[in-house]
Amino acid sequence: MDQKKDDISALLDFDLLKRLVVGIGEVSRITGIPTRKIRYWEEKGAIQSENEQEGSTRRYDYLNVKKMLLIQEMLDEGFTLDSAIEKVEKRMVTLDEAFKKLADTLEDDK
DNA sequence: GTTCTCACA
DNA sequence: TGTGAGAA
Repeated sequence: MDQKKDDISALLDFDLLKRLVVGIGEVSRITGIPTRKIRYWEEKGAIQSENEQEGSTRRYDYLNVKKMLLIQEMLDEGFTLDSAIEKVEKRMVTLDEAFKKLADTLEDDK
């Protein structure tokens, strides 16, 4: 009976995932991308760190980590950094819109 | 450990 | 496009 409601809750839990953040060191260790390059990409607008008020250490959520891996692959395939950023950005928008529609669908027949 | 900037390839 | 090095 509350199954659909649970499904919606599962979708909304993405907000929790978005808050799963790690420092630049961890990202570097996990992805194999040098910290220097991560900052460089951020400077070029590929990713946006969530600087919490205290301290100045960058923090990246899993979406940004995903972006980095995606961009890294595209660069290996011969894309320029700018085109890679552009394509990744579109993918994020497309995915976001799709999930919103999916959530709306579940809301409608609740 | 993290940050930044300047310079260099 | 990406790195090295120094300094904070």
